[in-house]
Amino acid sequence: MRSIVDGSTRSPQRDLTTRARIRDAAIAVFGEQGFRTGVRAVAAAAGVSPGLVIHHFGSKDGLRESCDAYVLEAIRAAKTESLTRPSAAGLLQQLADVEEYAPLVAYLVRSYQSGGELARQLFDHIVATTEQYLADGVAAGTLRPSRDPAARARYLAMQSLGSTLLFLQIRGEQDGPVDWGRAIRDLTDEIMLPALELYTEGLFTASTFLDAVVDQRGGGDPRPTLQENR
Amino acid sequence: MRSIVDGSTRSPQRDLTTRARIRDAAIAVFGEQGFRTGVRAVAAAAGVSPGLVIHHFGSKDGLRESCDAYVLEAIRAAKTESLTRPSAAGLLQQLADVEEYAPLVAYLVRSYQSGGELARQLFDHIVATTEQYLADGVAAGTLRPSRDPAARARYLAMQSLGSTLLFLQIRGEQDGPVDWGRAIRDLTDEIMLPALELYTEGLFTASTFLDAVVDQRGGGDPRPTLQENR
DNA sequence: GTCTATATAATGATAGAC
DNA sequence: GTCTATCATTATATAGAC
Repeated sequence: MRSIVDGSTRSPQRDLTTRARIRDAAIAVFGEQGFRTGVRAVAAAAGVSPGLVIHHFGSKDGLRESCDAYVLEAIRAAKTESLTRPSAAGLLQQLADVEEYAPLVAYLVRSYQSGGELARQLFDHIVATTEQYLADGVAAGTLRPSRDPAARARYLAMQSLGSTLLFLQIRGEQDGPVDWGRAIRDLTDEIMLPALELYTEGLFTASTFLDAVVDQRGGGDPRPTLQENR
Repeated sequence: MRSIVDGSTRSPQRDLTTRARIRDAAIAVFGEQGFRTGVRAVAAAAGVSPGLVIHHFGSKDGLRESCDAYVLEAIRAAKTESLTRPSAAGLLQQLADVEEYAPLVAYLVRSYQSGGELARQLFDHIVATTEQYLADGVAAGTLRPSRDPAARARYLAMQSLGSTLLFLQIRGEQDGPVDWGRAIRDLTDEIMLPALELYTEGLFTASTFLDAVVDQRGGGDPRPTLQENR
């Protein structure tokens, strides 16, 4: 499998280029200790000198950009299987379960905390995946149609990714290394029942709130900016 | 209104103690620039010397703890009005709308990104508030009962706070100062319709998934191992 | 490509005068 | 209480030898 990031080959054997080895070490170190850790720790973990890290990536920011790009590419490559719903937890579960990619989850949580583009691009990716999944479900008759499919996809993706990252962050606060695969499984178990309740039965006993908003928006007709209607 | 944090009085006039002035400046600076900014910037914003900041708070960490405690207390004081639902967006909306407390929202997002206890305690607070709100709604007949009320409260709180913080974080990435009150209003507008759809009508057209889980768990009885996380 | 040694800047925190 | 001045540490990044 070719790595798009730096063109190195990725195989069971550790025949990585030094640059790729440094990048992998950086993902592991940043994931475990956060971005406040210096280049020295990364260099030590990779078994090289601090100067060589800068030589290959130009600066610490350059190193982080390479890590971000690699993680994002790995996420995009981990296509959500069509049988399960494309929740953020499900997507990260796939990553965490593959031993080779497990450190990426820790890095992802750190990167999200620290801001940057990775969080935004991950969000956009999940929105797109969710929108497609919802459209398929509606077409198949298993999911209810929405008055605004795009808004619903964005809403559900925001809930899914936001709650997953919040859970993982709080979970990661505890000292000592975190088993992220286990953490995500715990999350899935915890939310299973209430999520299915909400998705199956809703929360309100009456439709007064929804009716009021739909009336306000123009008598059941979707607002003009809506492109796609059921 | 007495400030519980340091006993200073809080009134329209700026008769704050120097310690309180430094703390307010720190909340503003940290909120705008993040926690990587040094003590010098805080001192400059407060109009004092860097040494005085340390003199009052012992260390930079001590300063942050005071800020965290003050923000958390402000959040607890901003009791969610019983008429509106206690979503995270609603709670932060109340903070952002009071000009005096508006900087707290920026600080809160930064603090959440940076980890620490504040995020966890805010989460616990919202869980408790949500659980009470849901119980009241069920008793009044406006909300559907749950097979596991505690798990549902935790789930909904996680979704609400997680998605709100994710939205605010992505929103805050843009350069330039952010109008957090406006941001939260935008969030509310954006999710209004899909949220009401989901709460009123659900998402699934059939109850097969829920039925399967309920059967597996043994006839609607909550599992015994359900416990607070950490 | 890779190393050692070093430059430079910023940080948190201290000491002591007023 | 508040300041100025300074220390000690750490960080990123560079220079040049091999």
